[in-house]
Amino acid sequence: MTEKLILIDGNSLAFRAFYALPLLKNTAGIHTNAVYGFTLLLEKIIKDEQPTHFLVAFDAGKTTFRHATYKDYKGGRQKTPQELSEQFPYIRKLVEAYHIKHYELPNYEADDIIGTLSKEATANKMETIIITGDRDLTQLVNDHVSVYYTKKGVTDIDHYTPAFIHEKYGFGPEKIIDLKGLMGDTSDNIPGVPGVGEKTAIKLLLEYGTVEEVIAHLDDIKGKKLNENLTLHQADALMSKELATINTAAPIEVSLADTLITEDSTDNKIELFKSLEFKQMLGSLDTAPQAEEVAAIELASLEEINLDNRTSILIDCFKENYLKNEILPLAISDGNKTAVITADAIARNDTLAAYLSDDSKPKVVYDAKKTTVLLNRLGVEIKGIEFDITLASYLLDPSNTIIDVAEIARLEGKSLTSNDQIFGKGAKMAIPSDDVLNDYFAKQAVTVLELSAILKDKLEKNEQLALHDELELPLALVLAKMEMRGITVNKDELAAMQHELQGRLDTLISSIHSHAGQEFNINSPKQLGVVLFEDLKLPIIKKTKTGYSTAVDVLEVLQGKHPIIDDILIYRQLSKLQSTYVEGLQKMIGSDGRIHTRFNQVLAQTGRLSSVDPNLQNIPIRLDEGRKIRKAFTAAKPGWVIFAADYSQIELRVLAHITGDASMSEAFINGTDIHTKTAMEVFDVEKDEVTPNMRRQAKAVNFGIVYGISDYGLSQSLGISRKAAQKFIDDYLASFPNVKQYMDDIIQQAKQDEFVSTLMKRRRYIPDITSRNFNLRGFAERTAMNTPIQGSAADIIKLAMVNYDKAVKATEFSAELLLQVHDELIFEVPEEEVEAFSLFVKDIMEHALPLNVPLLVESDFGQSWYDAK
DNA sequence: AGGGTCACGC
DNA sequence: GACGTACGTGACCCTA
Repeated sequence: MTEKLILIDGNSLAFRAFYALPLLKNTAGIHTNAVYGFTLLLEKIIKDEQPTHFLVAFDAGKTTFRHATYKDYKGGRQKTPQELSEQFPYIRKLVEAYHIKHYELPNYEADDIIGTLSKEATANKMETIIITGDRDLTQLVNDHVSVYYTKKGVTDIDHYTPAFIHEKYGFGPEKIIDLKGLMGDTSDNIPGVPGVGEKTAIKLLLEYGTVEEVIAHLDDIKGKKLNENLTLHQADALMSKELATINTAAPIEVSLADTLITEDSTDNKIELFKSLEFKQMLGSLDTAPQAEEVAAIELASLEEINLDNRTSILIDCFKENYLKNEILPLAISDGNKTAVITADAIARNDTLAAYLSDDSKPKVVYDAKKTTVLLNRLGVEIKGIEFDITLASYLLDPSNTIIDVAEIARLEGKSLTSNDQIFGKGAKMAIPSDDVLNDYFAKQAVTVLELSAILKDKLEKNEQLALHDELELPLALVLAKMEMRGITVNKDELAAMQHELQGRLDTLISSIHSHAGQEFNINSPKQLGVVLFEDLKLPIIKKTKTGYSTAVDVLEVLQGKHPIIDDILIYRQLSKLQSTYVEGLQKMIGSDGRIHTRFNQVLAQTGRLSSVDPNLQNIPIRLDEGRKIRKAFTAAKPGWVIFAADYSQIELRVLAHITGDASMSEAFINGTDIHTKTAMEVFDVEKDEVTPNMRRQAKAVNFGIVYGISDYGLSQSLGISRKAAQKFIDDYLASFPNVKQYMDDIIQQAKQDEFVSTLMKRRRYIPDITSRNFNLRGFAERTAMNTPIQGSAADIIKLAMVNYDKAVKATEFSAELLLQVHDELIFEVPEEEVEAFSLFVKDIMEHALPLNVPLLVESDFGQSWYDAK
């Protein structure tokens, strides 16, 4: 193998990383951003360069031999901030964890260590790369040595080679010190010659070669002021050159041989990353099978499992959709022995089936909803699930992207083979041999049991155990039933719509093509852009990264300028309906005539649910054209109806509750229309003076408050300037002083805790709240303000679902809960029950979580979802 | 396969 | 001044 040496200027890169990244902090209160940036850099270098030798050099102390030459060397420098200096010990630990040598030498700078070693490497013709955020080091460049200079942050890097330097300056690396001598360096307080900057210095050096030669030719130098400055400051120039010159013969006690990388174990890294809480890094560590990977598990027989112990139950299916895909074996572990049984044999094994259905036997699982559905498909109703590590991991930090047991294991610093490693990815996915599969499932079961104890502990510390036990886990079982139940969708209805829509689309396509004078793909924004803005020469309103924007707001501006625009707008609307809903939904109707969506309970950062395969939370409603899709969603049986109950203004009611704002609360108590009330306050008018336009604007502001949009977002939705939007927000906050107070307080709290919480103690971490990047911080602040509102609303409807499920069992209602759409629940109900059921559901939803303002639930029913409006 | 763009819901 | 600005899912295009 060819040898390659990496030399890192530790101090300068620590500074770079510190100023490039937001001020991260771990729970112990130690700042970690510079360490994190340093880690990213090390990872990148090791991956990209694959060095054989490596050394990180640090500055030793305040004074160096250069101070003897010039006492003000590096004078006037700002003190290193405490937030950075406390990180240096960890950076050293980090370097050690990578088994990389680090070195510092009293009286010398990191530069000199690097210079001395690079000289030795060059003598040995060893390829060397110096990484630094300081341009001084570029003087060391030669045919064997290149310098990677971080321009910005730690990843934007210039590669200084002899050719690069020639290109940039017109001379070689050996003249960098002359350049510094003439122009000086403010950051190191090197004086140079006044009035000489980079441009002048380069010109002089190209003409005369060196500082000494410039001085020797003072008489030839034109320009009165320049000549005067050079004459007056020749000594400074010579001294500056000396200061800038790196010592390549420092008395270092390391040799090239010491920098050889000999070991590559991840143990120390795991420990350090855990303490620093670098979850991402921990995750990426274990991609390759580790030495500590447990050997194949010895499988026990089912009879050997102690069913009096708490057990972990691990069952899965091939690919994502557990509602229909092939079911794989089940593994069960009691913490001592682990057994695996095929899916077919589960229901036939009476002991196991009885155990699984026994509510008094505690079980822990990886995904309660999936587990419940899969076992249900096998004819077993599982009871007694008391802990779900997927839910736990999500509740501890909703930004955890939980894809398999291995992912949760990684987050906790444990190692396990991943699903991808066992099954493969994409088209190559396949079920492995029984041996491999059984071993993998057994290992997962063991890991689930281990993790459950750890995660439960953490939830307890966060006071989130009730959130898991009483909200999310029971909800998972409610959702499992909803998913299995599905909702009836009338295929003929959709087929009829498809036919009608296709006729209209065909007409529109011909019309658009004839307006354009050519045939093209209207669905391609790229082709459409060319037609509109090049061929038809319409004015360009907005551009995207890749070309012209053809989004709706752009097309609306162009309306009236060309008849093609109206056609395109209608085409867009109809083709969306056609492809996503009319055609898309038909494909999803099962043999039972129903669509079975899956709710993702551990994805949305705010605590909301999401819906996939298909998404039934975004069925059109705003425009009647689209709303008609809902006609296809019907009750299953004759005499049954679709019943929909939705919370009115739940987020704003939560806001009134959290802030305790009197005038807002009053509006809800008195049943005043909240948008009218907002308009009254913001525009300072009486109720009967509120115009429809004022109400519309007030509604947009309320929308903005609920969704945490920016002044920019509000300006877009109202079609006004950003300044005017900001004024609206200011007026709003002046009108509702408690809301203003809340917004200020929650940002402070987020800064202190780095997370915000909902009424049910759901958390969301907001590390960017301390970012020095204006945009990131602004975004983080809006997240901090919005999440408790939206997340508490999510808590409330989830609680209502759990309470409903519990309460309905004790009634005679045969109604079934089908869907949840954030603030709305959809049921199918026998028509004769509707009246009583409506009161029942309204009561449960309105009292799910008592607030200081009333919650209001409105409902309706009809033959289809369309009619339940 | 993965990104970008667009559009639907709350 | 900062250059991208609620959260999701999915269809389609286009490039790889």
